[in-house]
Amino acid sequence: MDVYKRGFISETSRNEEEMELRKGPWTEEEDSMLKAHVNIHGEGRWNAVARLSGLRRTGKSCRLRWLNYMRPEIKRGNISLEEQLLILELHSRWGNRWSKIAQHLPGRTDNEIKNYWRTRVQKQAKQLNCDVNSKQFKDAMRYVWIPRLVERIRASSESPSSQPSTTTKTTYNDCISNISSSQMSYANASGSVQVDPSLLPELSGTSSDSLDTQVSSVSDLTDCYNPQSLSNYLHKGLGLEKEGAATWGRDEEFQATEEHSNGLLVGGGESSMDTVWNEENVWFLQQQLHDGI
DNA sequence: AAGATAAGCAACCGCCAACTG
DNA sequence: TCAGTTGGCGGTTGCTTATCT
Repeated sequence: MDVYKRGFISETSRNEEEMELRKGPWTEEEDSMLKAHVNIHGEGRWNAVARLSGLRRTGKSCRLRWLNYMRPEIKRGNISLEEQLLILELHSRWGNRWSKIAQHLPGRTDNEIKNYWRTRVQKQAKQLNCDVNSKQFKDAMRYVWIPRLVERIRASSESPSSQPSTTTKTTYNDCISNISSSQMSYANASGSVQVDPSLLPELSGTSSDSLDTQVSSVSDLTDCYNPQSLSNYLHKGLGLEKEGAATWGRDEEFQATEEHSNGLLVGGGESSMDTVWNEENVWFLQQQLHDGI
């Protein structure tokens, strides 16, 4: 087996363990053994953990199981609106740097974020018939989905009954403090779109790690969004020609054909998982991408 | 009700850089 | 200096569950 070639198991114990090395899903018993060992000896030295704990697993497997599943601080369940926003925002800046993104979402693992991206976001890119790394899709995220998500978060905060949870909000407040207000501004009060060029990977000239030191508040993010500016941007900034093809407003639903007019910006009932990536957004973006971008 | 398909996610793989003796 | 070891990362696979026909 390949793990032996790569040195995960010592030469001397190779033969005796070769037949017993376990793979696949972890059992409750294995979880207990791993937890007990880590509680006593702490994290790290995973090959030693694998040997000394009695687990017939590679050190890598032990490490992965602990980091992605068994750590006490692991948060399980749906990814909140705030977390979705943060993922989209940070991915636009850092790309597939999952572990780096995960550092800003306490309790979430890089694996979980990666899975979220691949199952939700990339699926939408596919439906839009554009590459997830294409400028079109990045623009769609940056100027359509992210502002919309911001709006939903604000709507949630204004109606306590539909607020996701205090824990997720705290998480977001904590995490967002590393993001500058200018970077998180998509439109100002006058309606013009503000986008920090450093947010655009294709325009970024230097490493963005230095941005970590910048600070902002959530209010900067939530107070500045003007839905009409998004429409303006889609028509002007992204080069969409057809005025009236679709409009958004704070108090109005997305106006399109009747059979496609349900489900946008309707607060409350739906789960956080299907808020950003609903069919209406996809349909609308397909039209815009097809028409003019 | 049953089979097919899609979605979600845990776990593994391969590569690489840092560490160590 | 160098080879072996370890841990971390991103990509991928495959199993389970949900949804559709």
